[in-house]
Amino acid sequence: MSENQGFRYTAALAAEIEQRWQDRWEAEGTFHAVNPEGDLADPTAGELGEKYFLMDMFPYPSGAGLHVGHPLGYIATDVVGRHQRMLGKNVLHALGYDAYGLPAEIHAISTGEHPRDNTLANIANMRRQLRRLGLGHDERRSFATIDPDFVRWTQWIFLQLFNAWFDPEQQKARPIAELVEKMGTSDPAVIDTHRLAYVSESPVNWCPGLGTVLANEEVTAEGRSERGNFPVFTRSLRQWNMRITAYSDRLIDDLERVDWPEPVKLMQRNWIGRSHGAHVDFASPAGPIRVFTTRPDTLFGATFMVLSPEHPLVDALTTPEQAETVAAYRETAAAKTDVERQADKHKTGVLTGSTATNPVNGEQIPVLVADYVLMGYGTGAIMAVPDGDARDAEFAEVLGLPTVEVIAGDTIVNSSNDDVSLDGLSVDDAKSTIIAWLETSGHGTGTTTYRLRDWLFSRQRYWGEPFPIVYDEHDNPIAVPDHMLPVELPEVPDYSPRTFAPDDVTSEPEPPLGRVDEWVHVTLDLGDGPKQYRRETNTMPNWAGSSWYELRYADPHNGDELVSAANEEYWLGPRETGGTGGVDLYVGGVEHAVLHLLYARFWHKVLFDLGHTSSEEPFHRLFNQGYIQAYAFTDARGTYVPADEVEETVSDAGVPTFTWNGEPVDREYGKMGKSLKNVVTPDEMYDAYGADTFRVYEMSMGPLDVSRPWETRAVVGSQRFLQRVWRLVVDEETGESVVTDAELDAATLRVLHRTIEGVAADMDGLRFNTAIAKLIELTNHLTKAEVTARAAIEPLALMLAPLAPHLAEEIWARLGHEGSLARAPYPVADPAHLVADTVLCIVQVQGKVRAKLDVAADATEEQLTELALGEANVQRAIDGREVRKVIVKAPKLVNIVV
RNA sequence: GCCGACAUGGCGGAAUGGUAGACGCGAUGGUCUCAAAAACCAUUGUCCGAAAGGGCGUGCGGGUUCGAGUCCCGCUGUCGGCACCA
Repeated sequence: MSENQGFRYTAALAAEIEQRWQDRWEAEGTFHAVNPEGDLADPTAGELGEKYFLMDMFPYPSGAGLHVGHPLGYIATDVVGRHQRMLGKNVLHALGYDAYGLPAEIHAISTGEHPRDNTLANIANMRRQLRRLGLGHDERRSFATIDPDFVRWTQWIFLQLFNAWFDPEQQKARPIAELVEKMGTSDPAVIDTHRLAYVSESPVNWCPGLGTVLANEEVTAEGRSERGNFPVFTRSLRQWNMRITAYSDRLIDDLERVDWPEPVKLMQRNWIGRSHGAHVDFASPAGPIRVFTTRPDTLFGATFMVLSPEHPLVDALTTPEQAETVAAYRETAAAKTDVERQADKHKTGVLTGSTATNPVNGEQIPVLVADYVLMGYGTGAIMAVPDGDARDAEFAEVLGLPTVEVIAGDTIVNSSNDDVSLDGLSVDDAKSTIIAWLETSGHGTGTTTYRLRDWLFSRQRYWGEPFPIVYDEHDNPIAVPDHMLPVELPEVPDYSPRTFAPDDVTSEPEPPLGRVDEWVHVTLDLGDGPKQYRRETNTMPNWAGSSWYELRYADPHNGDELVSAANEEYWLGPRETGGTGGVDLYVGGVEHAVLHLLYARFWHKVLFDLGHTSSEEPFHRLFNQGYIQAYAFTDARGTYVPADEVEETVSDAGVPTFTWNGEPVDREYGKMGKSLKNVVTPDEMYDAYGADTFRVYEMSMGPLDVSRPWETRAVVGSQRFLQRVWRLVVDEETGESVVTDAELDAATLRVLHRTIEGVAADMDGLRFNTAIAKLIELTNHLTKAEVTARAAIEPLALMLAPLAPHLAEEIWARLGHEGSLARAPYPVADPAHLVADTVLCIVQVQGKVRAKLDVAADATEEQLTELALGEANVQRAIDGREVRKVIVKAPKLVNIVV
């Protein structure tokens, strides 16, 4: 190292500064947030002031460690948290770990290492990598979902759901005791079917390749597991379910009360899939056939009916002549999976031989069986209106069935009987008219259906929360009492569920806990003396812990309650009447739009109904971050080659070509991953540039919600910026401070206060990329003007503090301040310095810029017009034509129209 | 098929209906150096021009406006969600 490197802001110096400040922050508890009560309260703190509760989506501690894409959101939330703290808020920001998960279990299966040991090691590694980033977290509030103390409350919440039912009249959950009282019985056969957590024998998604069942949300449109991409089959099994469908309306309606990105709200609405329509009964020889339709206004156009092959009335409706045809059709349909049915694009179906009566006009219409009608939605039977529905039209054409025109433009035609006429009405009016008629005549009712299914909650895995449930001698589920929680996982000889060939349809789930006989069969005294019970051997899905963890950050060590009322209300309670409450900012990827965010909202609402929270929604404001993507390169054989060894050459035409070891390679764009040989780690960035440079680079790459490619060679730009800042404060040769007490010149004052104003607005809007650009401009101005006055350096350091906190602290200290700047006030622009004496005025002719004038800020329209017309270039553009109009937006713009 | 988002230099990106391309990377030229790296300075949308200046330019085609990357209508492409949902 040469002499003058000694005081330069190099990676080595950055590392020294950064680690020193990280140690000091930890020692001083700089980022501790004060609670209203409990162990994290501080009686000496006085008024707590306004709170700001900030959250990142729970990470899963992967064994592979972090790559540079992972910290993007954590850096962003840290910038927000530090900024809010400097605005005087009491900021709650911590990070826990979603630590149950398939990778640890798979690792355990292959190595025999306990998943807990492996998971805890991964958490330790991740904590180390993240600490080096300098995140301002309250580390006292960190936890993992596998901590017995956390599992205890996850199980407690499960029992809240088990011990509650949904009252459709009040549209809320109520204690099950109130249902027992209302029904006048405690018979499990009656009561258990109403619980919010209930066991049912129902069709579930069985995935032999994973050896477990899956929730609907975990199955892709292609009928495969979202995790692992294994085939999924429908099996009827006894499993735990959560009655999330009871909350369909509130889950949709309350989306309007939260501050979330529209696309996410839309995805949730579509997933819940509420559609308004009517149930209509069609008389038939086998009794009424009930259909669901969203278009009752087209009833007069119903020319046939279609039942799903699984519909219970098919047998009764099939005439002897058609029996063989129908039986054969149903057999073929049954042999097909859902995916195969959908893959078949052309519609098939057969006549039952019976007819049904269209209630609006008494017409006898044929009843058919076809597999494009699904048993799982609506009633499994439809009225077919070829004039309105494309599928019905296609089917009618295949079978030569008639079409009656009932829709002309946006009005209804050919639709009247002796009682009612829809002719000439709009679709909406026709719907309400016909529903009223159906209800008075007893042929049907207006109704609403949902696409959402109940949440399948059992998994046949080892590494998850055990259910706090035992079964008695009648096989009825009994809650394990509160004082026996948590129910801990037993040690097992083998962590794997029985897995099968991925396409083995006949396989049956077999959870690993079922093999630990002495754990499964227990003697407990549940109030009526010691008795034999059998434990539930399924475990909860990974979503359990993440469905309520926001509450625990607010009161992480509370042994008596999930969260104390005062702590919950302070951190999460609504801040205006009618508000939902919830976390002030929740940042994470859009891939959780449906799964995690729907489950968490559901549990939070149940806890609200039962009086455990004052907030109705867990996350008031949601922000979806983009991803850091990367290029990967393949050689002629399609094998990935190390991305950091690929050389790029750009032709004169601007077309890049890529070579590795002289061989041409192909570039592809996507994720970062070990197998793609394109991983860049934060550790490499710390070594080469330091954490502050890495943070500034990630934040400057583009808007937070947009994905963008990683480019290591561009990181140096952020380092050069921080080096220029450093040089404003420190002499690189002597290490001495160069800061002066000089007064700022007018130009610098104006640049400084414009920067303060602009950066403040950008920080509020989470536009860190443009905030950084403005700070660079200020720094470049100070460098060029050779201004090193304290009056400029102090606000620069304060504005830099959320983004590059270690460097900012170091400068702050060198300016003579004793304490951390974590709570120093964020700079505020002085309006007096925002106004300029002269401004740039753009002169346009026909909307095209022809001159730029330096004019007095208070110039009048007349003065500006005169000045503009006096410009030679403007006169040349006017070219002797008559000036028809002059538009003046004083003092910045003059547009001359000829 | 339905719903949604996006489209700007060689690259990442910036622009309350008012100077398109801030800021950064890269590239080119220079300072320093025996030399190189680093750092610093300058130039950098494109075409014509020595310059002054001018033409063209925000995926494509129209429109509104004194003025459109921005607003409206119609396309194309890329990405995401849902998908025989009655």
